[in-house]
Amino acid sequence: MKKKLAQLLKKAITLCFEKGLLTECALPFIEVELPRENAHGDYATNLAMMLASTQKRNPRKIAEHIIDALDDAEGILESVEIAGPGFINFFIKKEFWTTLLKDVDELAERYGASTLGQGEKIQVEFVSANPTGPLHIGHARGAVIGDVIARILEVSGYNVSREYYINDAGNQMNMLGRSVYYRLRTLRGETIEFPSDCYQGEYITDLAKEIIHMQGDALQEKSKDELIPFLTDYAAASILEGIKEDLQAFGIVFDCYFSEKKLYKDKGIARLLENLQQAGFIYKEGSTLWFRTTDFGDEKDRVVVRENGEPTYFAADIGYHKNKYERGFTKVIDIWGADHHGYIPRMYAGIQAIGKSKNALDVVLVQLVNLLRDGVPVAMSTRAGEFVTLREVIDEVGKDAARYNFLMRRSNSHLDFDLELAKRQSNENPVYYVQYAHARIASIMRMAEERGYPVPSYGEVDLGLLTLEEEHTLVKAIDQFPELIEASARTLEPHRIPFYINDLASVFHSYYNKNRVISDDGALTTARLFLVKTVGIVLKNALGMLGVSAPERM
RNA sequence: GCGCCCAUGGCUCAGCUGGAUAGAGCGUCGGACUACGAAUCCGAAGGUCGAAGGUUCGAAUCCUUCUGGGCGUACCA
Repeated sequence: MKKKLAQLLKKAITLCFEKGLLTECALPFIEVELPRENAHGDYATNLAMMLASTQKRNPRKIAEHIIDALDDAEGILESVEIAGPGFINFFIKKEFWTTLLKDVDELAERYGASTLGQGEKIQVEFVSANPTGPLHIGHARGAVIGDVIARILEVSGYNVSREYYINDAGNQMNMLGRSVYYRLRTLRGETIEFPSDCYQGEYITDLAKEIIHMQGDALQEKSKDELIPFLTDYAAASILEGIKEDLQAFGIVFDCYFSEKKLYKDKGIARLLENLQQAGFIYKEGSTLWFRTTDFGDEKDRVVVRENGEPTYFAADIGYHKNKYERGFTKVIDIWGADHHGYIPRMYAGIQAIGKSKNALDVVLVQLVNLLRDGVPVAMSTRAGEFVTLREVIDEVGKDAARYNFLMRRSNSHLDFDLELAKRQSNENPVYYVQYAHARIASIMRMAEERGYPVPSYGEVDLGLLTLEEEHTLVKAIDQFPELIEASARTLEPHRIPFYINDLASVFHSYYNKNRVISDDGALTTARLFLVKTVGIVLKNALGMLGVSAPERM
């Protein structure tokens, strides 16, 4: 609806230009908004005020010209008013509203989808945790946000690929192998001190036991240097397997797991650095190579090859992003923990040096999570093996509640995650509020069917019978859904969806409590059943986009 | 020191590229189940939007300074 009105306004202004009523100028972004007050109409625009400065005229006068030029061919407008300093308020004809429900019914599970992305090939990279231990709660938020951004982009017509970058080439992998090695020895009863820089977690012990069970005495014969590479690979593969399982239980499936090691094959990184050096982005200082990231606005230059001749993580990351673009992605979205924000200018420098424009990359920062249990902070440390794993959270609070909790806040703001609160199946836990609305609708449909009212379709009902104010509010809310998804896709802000669903559920619950859907009046019952059905469709689609289930009963 | 992020009722947060009287949820207080699910609904109290300046018809939103908190500032990843 907003779009329709924006179109009408655009045409009207063009007409005013042609007639010379307004001085021609660049069109501002036409913003149509929902006024807080009903008295201000169904929709409103500040267009006339936006134009006032360039036109150097009274905004109310401009508004008059615009309104005169409006060509409401479809006949959707009941009236249009000028208010306050120059707002244009639109009142939509009551009959027109309910015709909007036709789309909902016909598109059904596709309602909310769009072709905004036009099939653009786009990649969302997220989680990308080192396979040195199981995923923990700290990874969970970024995981859900990345997944939902991918889902939103998918329904918005993008060709989306979800990717997990495995940092399996750094020295923390060697640390992993050493950790298992020393654990093996302590398990054999050797009285050695377990190194404090190794991973202390119980999962290391489990891995060591597993290896002893498999290999038995064969282990004894191998030297430390032989053993560690084997242990490293074994542990990494096994941990990664566990990570995949946990993610799947959390509703997340990746299209691609990309190994950092692969980048080094065929001297890929070496050649990249050579090219960059020829292009003048790299200079030498002793035996280290520096990338001139300051040319692109970074605060200092960055090392790409260390004094010992090994490339840095940053060097590999440039190669990795180059690889992404070579695979045909025209846009890449990286979901990073907020503690990596200092890395952003460097990354942008990197992609520009390989010839990409800045808008080929979006970085979404996800703030860290404060984990609480009944209001008391829970301390975590990966190295010490003290953390709440993702698996534990899924088992304890459930996939739906966990996901919903992570999605309710702007990713850029800090989030308190209270395990006890998330677990509570009560009105303190918002996810049940919306799921309950969906279950309630399903229940109404079952009851109606029992009483001889099959689920109606658009053509079978007289929507003119829906005359209540609350019904009008419901239809309006339903109509907002596609715009909302588009906005979320444009801004990469999933949190808007939970807020929307909550509002819709609230309007529905309120309507339900005040009015009976199923009554003795057959025509009215059918009309209301239809309305409620469309609410159910939107709830289900919206929850689906969050990866949260929409239960028929609960 | 420098850089990024955050600051909105008792608590947790929205506020849609500046718009009309700042909104939810939780908590508190008071009400509603012999008809479709009370995990629901209705009502009330509660805010000088961290502070001070500035920009303009108009600021929670933009600019400057300050205060408080988080993070970063590696030849780690």
